[in-house]
Amino acid sequence: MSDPVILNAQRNDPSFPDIWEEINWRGLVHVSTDASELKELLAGESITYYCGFDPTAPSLHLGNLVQLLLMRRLQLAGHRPLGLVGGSTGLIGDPRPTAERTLNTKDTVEEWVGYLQAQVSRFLSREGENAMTLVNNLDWTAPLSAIDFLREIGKHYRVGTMLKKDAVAARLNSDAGISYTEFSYQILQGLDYLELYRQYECVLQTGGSDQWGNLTSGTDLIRRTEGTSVHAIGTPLITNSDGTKFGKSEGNAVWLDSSLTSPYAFYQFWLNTDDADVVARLKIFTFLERAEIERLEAAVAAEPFRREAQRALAFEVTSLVHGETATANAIAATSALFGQGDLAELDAETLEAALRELPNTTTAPDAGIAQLLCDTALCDSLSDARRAIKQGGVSVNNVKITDEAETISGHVLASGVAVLRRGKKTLAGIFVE
RNA sequence: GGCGAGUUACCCAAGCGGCCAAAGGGAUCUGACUGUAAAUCAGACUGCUCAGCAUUCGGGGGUUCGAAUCCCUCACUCGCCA
Repeated sequence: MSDPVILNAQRNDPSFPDIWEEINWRGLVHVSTDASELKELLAGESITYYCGFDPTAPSLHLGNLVQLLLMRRLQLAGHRPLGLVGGSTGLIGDPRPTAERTLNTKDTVEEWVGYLQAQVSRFLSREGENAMTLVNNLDWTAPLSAIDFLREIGKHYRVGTMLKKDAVAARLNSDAGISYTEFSYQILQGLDYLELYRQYECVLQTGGSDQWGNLTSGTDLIRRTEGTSVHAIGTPLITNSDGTKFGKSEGNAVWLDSSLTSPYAFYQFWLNTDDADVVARLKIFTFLERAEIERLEAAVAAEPFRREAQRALAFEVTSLVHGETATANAIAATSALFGQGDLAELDAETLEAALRELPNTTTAPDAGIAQLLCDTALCDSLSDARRAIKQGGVSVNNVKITDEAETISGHVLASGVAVLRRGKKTLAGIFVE
């Protein structure tokens, strides 16, 4: 699945004196261990670093992409990544601030581990001197007995320190409380870092700043057991300037897996980035260089309506995640569906491909439009569909529908398809047989 | 353990026997404007075989021609006193 063309085209911006400067400029460092030491370490000989991904879902999402890109930038700077997929930590679950997680079955977690490993592999090069190595913490935790775990690892942890970690403290203060299982999570993550230090001389761990307590769990453990100082970098929590949560589209997570979030939806997500956020996103999510990002920043300021920066962002990130072909299709779909042109004049193949990207349904030629709105999930119920039509919010092939009892029959294009639209940007494909 | 207050649609919140499918605000959706934006204005926001009908106001039961509104009971939440 990895796309060597895309990976080979990536490089860090040579206008920065070193990688530490660049990742700081890109806003990827929120907290870290000693900054001057890190700067020196990253500018020197190749080091080994790691970042972990827990299989809590069948796919990674945009939050994970931030980590993957930071890893890739460090790899491009000559360092050696370890991609850890948490076969064991995924069985435990890190404490979320609000509530206890529901445990997934071992079979499910194992299946998800496979999916995540494949995804991680696509973003990091597996060629050359500093090729990425996949590791799974189940390999070293599964053989460990509870007694050995408590004697060799547990002895280095003070409960007082563990209780003070934000993730734990938040839960202790909430009605949900916290199970011993989740309370133990930080020890497992610390153990991972120690193990990777011993096996691979891994001296840097990256992760989200919300994981900071888990990152320092490892650096502390290594200091105690090995007497060495190792490093950690916490990336900032990405927020939208309007206060909404980043990485959600219509309330759903934006996934990297194309079967969970279609390339078209993915492209649309980025294209709809707010002006106020687009520059920060370009820095974090693309390999565009500083000069180009500054040019785009000026473009947003001067001609916001052209949305050049959003287009660049959507193109870059979609290419990165879904490849050139899927991106070209998403762009073609976008211009076909949002363009001013007559849909009937579009070539059938482009249009059909575009409709396949959308929620779509196959139907008989006399199906009611209101029913089709429900079938494609554009509306919640027939009443909702009728209401939408009454309000003038529904069109087929860009022709407004006014009669709520109208059928699709008069609207089918020569190629046997129709474009159903609710509002401005909620679309669905209709295939008539 | 004792006393008191509460549980209304996605969220907050009015209603206290018929005029209640249920005020108001937020969220959301649609229209106008626009850049597939923000802000603003307007409309919608239980379902259906839709000028009508069905189901809804914590659960169950009852009173009444008629209940979100009154009574009984169960569950949960929150105050005050032990």
